[in-house]
Amino acid sequence: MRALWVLELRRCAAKRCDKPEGRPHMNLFADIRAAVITSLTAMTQDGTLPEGLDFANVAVEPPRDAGHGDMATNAAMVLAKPAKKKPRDIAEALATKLAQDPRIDSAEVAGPGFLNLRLAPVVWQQVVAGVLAQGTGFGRSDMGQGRKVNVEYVSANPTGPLHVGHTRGAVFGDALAALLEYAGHVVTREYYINDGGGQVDVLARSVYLRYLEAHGQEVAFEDGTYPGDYLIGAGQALKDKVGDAYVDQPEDVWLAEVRGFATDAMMDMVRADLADLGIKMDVFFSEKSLYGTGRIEAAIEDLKGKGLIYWGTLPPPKGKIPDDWQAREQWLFRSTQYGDDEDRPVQKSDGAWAYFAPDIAYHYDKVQRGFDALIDVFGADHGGYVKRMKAAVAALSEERVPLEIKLAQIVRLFKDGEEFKMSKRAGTFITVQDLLREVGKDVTRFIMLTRKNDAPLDFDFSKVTEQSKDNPVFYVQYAHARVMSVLRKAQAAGLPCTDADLTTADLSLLDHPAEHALAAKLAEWPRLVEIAARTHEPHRVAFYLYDLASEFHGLWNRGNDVPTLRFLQEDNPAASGAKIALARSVSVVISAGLGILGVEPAQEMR
RNA sequence: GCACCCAUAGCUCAGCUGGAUAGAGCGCUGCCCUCCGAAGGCAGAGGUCUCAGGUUCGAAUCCUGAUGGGUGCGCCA
Repeated sequence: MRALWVLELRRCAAKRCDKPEGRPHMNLFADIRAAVITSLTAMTQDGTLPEGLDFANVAVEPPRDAGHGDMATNAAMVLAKPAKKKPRDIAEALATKLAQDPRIDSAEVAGPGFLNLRLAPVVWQQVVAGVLAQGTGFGRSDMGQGRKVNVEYVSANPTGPLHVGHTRGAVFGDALAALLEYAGHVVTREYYINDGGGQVDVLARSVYLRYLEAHGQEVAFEDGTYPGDYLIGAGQALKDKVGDAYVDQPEDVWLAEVRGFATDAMMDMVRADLADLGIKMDVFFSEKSLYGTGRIEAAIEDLKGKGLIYWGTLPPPKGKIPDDWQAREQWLFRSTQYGDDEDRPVQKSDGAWAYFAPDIAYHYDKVQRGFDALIDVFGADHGGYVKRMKAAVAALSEERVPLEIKLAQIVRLFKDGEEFKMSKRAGTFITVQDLLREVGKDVTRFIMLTRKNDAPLDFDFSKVTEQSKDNPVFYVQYAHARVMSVLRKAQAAGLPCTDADLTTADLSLLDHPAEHALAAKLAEWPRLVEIAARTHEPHRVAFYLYDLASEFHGLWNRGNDVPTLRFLQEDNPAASGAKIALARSVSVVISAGLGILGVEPAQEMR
């Protein structure tokens, strides 16, 4: 198992080398902010502002109200106090300086000291040109500086197929990984296989029962075994492999063997489920590989060496005390030293490691592999585990490697507005395969990403497949499909349609404010990527795509009333070229965004 | 009892490092379209950002407390 993941790691390192380095990127907001800073520096030099001001809080943002212009800066308000000047005085001086920039048409002081900027049309033309030149690399950022980040997600127990409960964390983690990669990090996608604990024995016994069943025996699934149908295949496969060798044999004959056989079979299912969800892990890390190899002991030793492991007694739990609770001396990790509420046991009373111990060793391994940052995606029911895990990583890495734990909240399933309760016992749990069969990969992924990870999500089977504006997946896909349709029609009409044609289009013909507004939305993309990556919130990408699609559909609809706003002008190839270039840019950015979410852009709607 | 997460329009939710008159979709009201640039369009009404303090030029956003909801709380993983 260990050999396997070392191999996977190498492949991942090789992949890294193929990555294009130093891709061009463009962030209009960063460019204009740089112009603002340059002007402020000039003002320092000519005495308008005092020396030594900190410009870190100076921001250039899209204004909330489009009527305020294209961009706004808070520079005057932020600097007023340290500069001991009135905000409006600073703003006016800054406006004079900025007005000299050819990209800036006007700079107006407004409100308490905002400076509203209107940009020259040429700027929007450059945005479109930039998208066409860079393709889906437009928006790629180098903010990650090549830092190595490990994202661990899914990590479902290998006791059955993935179900909807796992899906959200899976999709979230995968999108976060892609987002960080797009923002200049080197990302390792990783899955921790919990194949070391007692539940693997339960799995093995359950498969054994199915094995006996395959041999024609009547079996009963008692408490402590998994009755699910999904093990029938594994039982049959075991029969095919070993024949009747284990029939009516005591556990010590077959348990170890069946354990390995069963987890392998389950992981095959899990891998297939992941593949169908569009998820490709770089590393599968086996918990079992930590046992009997001294690796858990090494991690615990490391903590012991730091004085963080001690033999002691935990105070009784607050609130209701379990009936069988009694004070017990045991090995404890001093997690309180790193912000946990109480110290945590690393060993069970029977002397075996508690679940926490191999997990410490696992994270120790991650730290030693040299990651600059770790991210774990857990289900919300693991919230109580967060502090101790963070404490462990802080201790093991001497606070060099930050661990962030993202909790994926629950998904509530609905059908026609009625909640569908899942129950393992009643056999009514929805697997990933059910979900994919019903609504498909793209819808599943997109909808799962239309909420913040820490907010519960309602998933209505009937609504998410609806082809209407109410359905955000459809709405975004439709925008992309419309562009594709424009390109097909352009080709048929002999108008510019290839990216090569469009690069040479005269973009100065994009002179309508509605077209500028759409280009302005495109210009927000690189900025949004950085915000989403910094906050680790891929849902922002989904919302941005919805906004962009909305802006695009709006322009499309205006073409109904204003024929000169239509993308295809049959009698005017030059204007068509410019407009098609704009449309094409929209599809490129949608494509890039959907790529991060792991959703295929639609070529046409049917 | 303690910890973590959440609370924004009738409903479901966005809201960037604290920034201007708090946004979107649904629903509601009115108008338009009957169109293959199909799978609607435009406009309008609708808010004590749960409550109370605090920080400051400025708070939905940060801090403290309260209320309401979710999750978890040695020997499950």
